[in-house]
Amino acid sequence: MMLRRTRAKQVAPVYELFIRDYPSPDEMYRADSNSLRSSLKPLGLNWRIAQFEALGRDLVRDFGGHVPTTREELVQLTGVSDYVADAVLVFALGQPRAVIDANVARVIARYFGLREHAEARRDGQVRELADGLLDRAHARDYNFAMLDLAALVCTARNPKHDLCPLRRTCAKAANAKAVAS
DNA sequence: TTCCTGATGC
DNA sequence: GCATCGGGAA
Repeated sequence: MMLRRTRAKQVAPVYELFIRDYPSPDEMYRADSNSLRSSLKPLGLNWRIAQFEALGRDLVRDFGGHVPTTREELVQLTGVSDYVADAVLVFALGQPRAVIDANVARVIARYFGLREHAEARRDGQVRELADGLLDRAHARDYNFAMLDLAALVCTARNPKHDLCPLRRTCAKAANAKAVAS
């Protein structure tokens, strides 16, 4: 939830302190409101603070203080939708699903020569292609690899085509090369 | 300026 | 379908 529209580098230190200060949903729920606020303030998007409080309430009231393990239950939680639910299923539970954030959607759109647009995440064609790419036996590594590729190489601005491991079969790289020559 | 491992309300 | 939220880095 901290990673929504927020860089991993910015989240990392906040996350470490947060997990230390509130080691369980119950302790987050019982935490002082000002304490929670100051913990999350460095991330911006301050309406998320109220969401964390509501999430703690949801977890304690509806799930006995435990994070649920099915997609249907996860998306019932305040602040949890497709992305967060899939991320929990993959990174916490190791289930074979494709995590699709704005960046992964961009990578897929570029690679297959589709039009890049703001709502590519919800594009049925993009989601279908993502499911096809998924290495089901190594879902965690696959998804980390996609996120890292998107963040480090296939960036929104100035993508590093010459460093990209997919450059030989990528529609966008072929296009960029044609334009350059 | 733009963008970052989006979800929500309208 | 679309604006909105936000600090931080490039």
